[in-house]
Amino acid sequence: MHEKERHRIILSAVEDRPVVTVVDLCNLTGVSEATIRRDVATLHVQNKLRRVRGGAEAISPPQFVGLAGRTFAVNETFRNTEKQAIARAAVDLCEDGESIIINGGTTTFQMVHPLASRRVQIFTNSFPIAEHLLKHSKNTITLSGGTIYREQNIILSPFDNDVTRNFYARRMFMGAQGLGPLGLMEADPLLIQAEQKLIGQADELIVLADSSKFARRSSLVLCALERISAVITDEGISDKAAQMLDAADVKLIVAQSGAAQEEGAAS
Amino acid sequence: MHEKERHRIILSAVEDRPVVTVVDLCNLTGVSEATIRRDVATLHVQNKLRRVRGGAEAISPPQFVGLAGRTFAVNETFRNTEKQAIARAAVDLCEDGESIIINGGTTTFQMVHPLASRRVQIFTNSFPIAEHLLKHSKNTITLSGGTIYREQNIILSPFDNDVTRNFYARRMFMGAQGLGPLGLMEADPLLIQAEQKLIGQADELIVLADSSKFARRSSLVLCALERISAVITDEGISDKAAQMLDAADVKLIVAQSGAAQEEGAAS
DNA sequence: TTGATTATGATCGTTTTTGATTGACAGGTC
DNA sequence: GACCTGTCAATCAAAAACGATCATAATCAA
Repeated sequence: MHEKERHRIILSAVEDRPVVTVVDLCNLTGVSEATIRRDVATLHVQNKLRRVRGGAEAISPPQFVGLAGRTFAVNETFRNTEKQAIARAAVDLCEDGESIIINGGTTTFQMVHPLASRRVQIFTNSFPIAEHLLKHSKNTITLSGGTIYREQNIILSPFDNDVTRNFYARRMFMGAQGLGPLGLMEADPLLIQAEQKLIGQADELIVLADSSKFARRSSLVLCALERISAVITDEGISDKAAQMLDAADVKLIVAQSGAAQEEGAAS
Repeated sequence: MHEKERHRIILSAVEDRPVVTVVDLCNLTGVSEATIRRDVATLHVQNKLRRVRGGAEAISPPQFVGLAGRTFAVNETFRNTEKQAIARAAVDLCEDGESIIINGGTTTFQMVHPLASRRVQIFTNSFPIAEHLLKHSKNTITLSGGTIYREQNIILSPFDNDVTRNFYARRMFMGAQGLGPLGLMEADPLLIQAEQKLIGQADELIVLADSSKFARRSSLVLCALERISAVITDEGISDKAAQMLDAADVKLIVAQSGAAQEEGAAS
């Protein structure tokens, strides 16, 4: 990882949230705390951000996020360390030039920071993801059309959207409410419909789910486990959950916070 | 591999990504690190790129796409007073609860400010307009799907977009490159196609054009004057231009900067 | 072909960057 | 008070990047 690349990620993260901790940035970049501190110090003297105890904050603090994602922002801080490591492992799967689909969500949103230094073709239904990538990266962004739902920060359309139908990608990344033997579970019926449409446009379905998601259940099943190509989770995953994925022939990727991530293939 | 060819590859790689490492370029060209370093040094003194430790970066890329795009932002400050008055007059035409279509552009972007205190249904193909309204208003926003073009800050899709086809509005607002006897003129062929599609979805077409636009001509005609329901402009409009609109049965609205706007009906 | 010139790749010592360790310091809990 | 925990600066060793040098390979003119 390059110095410039790290700086890009750091600035992107700082602007995303009022304050970012050193540990957060470690997970985001995969480098040591010492390096992050040096980077933050450098960016501080360059007036790109302000250095504070524990991390860094944006140079312009009165930047309030407005209505665009209150619930979103709250969720964003929950299990953030795991989500960041998971998101980075997800981005590591991609190569420059590829086409990917990113379904909106708080976990998948974390992918924007490692994506800041990439160059891929991205289709998303998430307004915040598009917004962030547009500002902080050179990726090509394609948006699904429809009405913006403020709470979920998702663009939904009741119509069969031709842009969606015409975008094809090797991989689709999505989060989940819960992950059980029945498959991937979601709470919102509206979302289900849109997500199922998207899933059809990609070969591989990669699910980003921190380990708490294996304990959670939800009311609606989005798709069966067998449809999932891989699950990226954190080290907290139980043996039982791992066996469940193994039985369904789902590849399991455990993202390790702090250090380089390792892969554990199932089956 | 010849030197020129390597240089071409290097420059293209640098354009693509914010930073490129020496190793990256080695893999890309198949030559040794020493050669790449020599090439980068050469291109550096030629001001084709900037040499940094570990690789190279584009010469101009510290310019991120700002809040709403660079070229966009530059344009935004040009004849700003007039544009604001025109935009306000445009918003004054709308009533709460209505559905409107706003075509992206620097003039129509000014509509976001008066729209902040409104409550209408808005369809737009402009990312900055959607972004701003989402954060600073409670309007319902519907976006057209497609790829985001950074320069124009517009979302375009080569496909017939069902969201677009299903949104119907009483009024559509759009800017223009020029306005002459032949009709509304635009420069970009790509835009023309998308805009023509949109025009079909609204009863009335309202054109926002400051008075300088009557003197400007462009290469492509988007639609005839007769299709336009009204033109909103500033006090600088010439009698000749007013007569032209009058002859085509186009209502003329002159927005007065500073004070409450006044209407002057033609014909 | 020969010789001169230039471009390229490899080697090596130097400099810079990075990651790990250590101890210092502040704030909190028991 | 003793005991954690988290943050940080300082230090040092390992790794990466660099510049210089030299030998080889390619190119070109005579």
